[in-house]
Amino acid sequence: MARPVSKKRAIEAAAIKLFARKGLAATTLKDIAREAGATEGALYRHYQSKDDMAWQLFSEELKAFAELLSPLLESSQPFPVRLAAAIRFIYDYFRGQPDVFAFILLTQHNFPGQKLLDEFTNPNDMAIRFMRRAMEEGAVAAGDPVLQSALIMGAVLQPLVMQRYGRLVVCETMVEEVVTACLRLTGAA
Amino acid sequence: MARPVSKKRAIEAAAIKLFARKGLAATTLKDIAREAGATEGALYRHYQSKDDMAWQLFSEELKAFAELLSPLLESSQPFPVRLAAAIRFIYDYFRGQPDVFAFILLTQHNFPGQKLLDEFTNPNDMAIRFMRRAMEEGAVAAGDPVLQSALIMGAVLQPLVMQRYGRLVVCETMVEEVVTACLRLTGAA
DNA sequence: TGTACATCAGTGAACGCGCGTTCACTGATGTAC
DNA sequence: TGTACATCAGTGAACGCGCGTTCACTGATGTAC
Repeated sequence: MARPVSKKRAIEAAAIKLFARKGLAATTLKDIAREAGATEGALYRHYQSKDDMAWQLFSEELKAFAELLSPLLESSQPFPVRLAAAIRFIYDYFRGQPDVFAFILLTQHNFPGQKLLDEFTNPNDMAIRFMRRAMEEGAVAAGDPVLQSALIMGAVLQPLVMQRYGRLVVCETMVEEVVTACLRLTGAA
Repeated sequence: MARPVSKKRAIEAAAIKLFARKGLAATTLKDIAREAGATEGALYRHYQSKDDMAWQLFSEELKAFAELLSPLLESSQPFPVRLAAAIRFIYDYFRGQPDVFAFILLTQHNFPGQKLLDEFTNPNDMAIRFMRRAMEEGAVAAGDPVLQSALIMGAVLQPLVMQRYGRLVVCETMVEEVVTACLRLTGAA
């Protein structure tokens, strides 16, 4: 009964959806198999273990996201334009693929320290480089780029967390509110 | 071999520490018992189940925190003073009891929706009321208080998350940087 | 073209381990008289 | 004061369930000749 389309895709989509909604630990292989219309054994044709699958999906999805975001952060536009473009992109990404984004956002700290992302995929590193350059260019006041990037990341991501938990619905005008608030936060507005 | 001090305290301290560092699901009763110098059965003299214990500890700790924070948010001082006092208090609390704070911060979304906090303990509700009042007083520009509170909470808490994961060390001058950044963010500075 | 074989995604039953939980028992402390 | 009893935190061995994982098997597809 081999399907025309591989079940690998179905398993991956099911895993991301369930990981995003229930968390890694609370999602069982039985859940994933049922959601994907496959059996638990099928998973082991493609991954070595549940943890291996989770980590591979996480790093692939994060890499895909980072590769789209980083040109915006590193463009030759002025800092406020870069920041606004990045925020709008992040919010679009979230709205287009809410489960993928929530999976990345909510499971980022559930992997052991051993598993490491390189500095071009790790969102923290990207944000730190972004703020460091802004300081070098004089676009924002000199300070600790690590702290500044944390402040910005927190402000940008928290509304998405709130939306995920049903306390907020982010619309277009809200995205612009976030942009102006973040510009004010950096002192660049 | 009954100890002079009850093992309940030891179990609670061990549970909070391990929940904060490894997460709820990854912490086993065996871990907690070993850390507390007790047996797994002892836990059931005080709590109905592991989940019951986790929820009770969470709501107690959060309530204790909220009862100290809310007078600062609701004081009669001007908005910038209230905000600064609240941020300084939060950072002091974090530095004084890092495990307790991390436990609250990191496990807040790991409980099923059934378990609900009242609006005076839930940090989101507290922040929303705080921003709504600031708008009513004209201290910050009118807008969506839910979005504004999310922006502030994200900016305030993200540096603590970063510190928790070893990417940042928050010192006194940094706290003041956070205060000024948050004041700028709201447009009140 | 047909035949023989290799490959591999997928099945489904079975397995064993680790987990949360239970329970009969212990021993210290408090209380009534 | 001492004695008998109730209470209860804590013990530690045992239990059963659910989980991740394994494995012999199936059947479809591709390939060599």
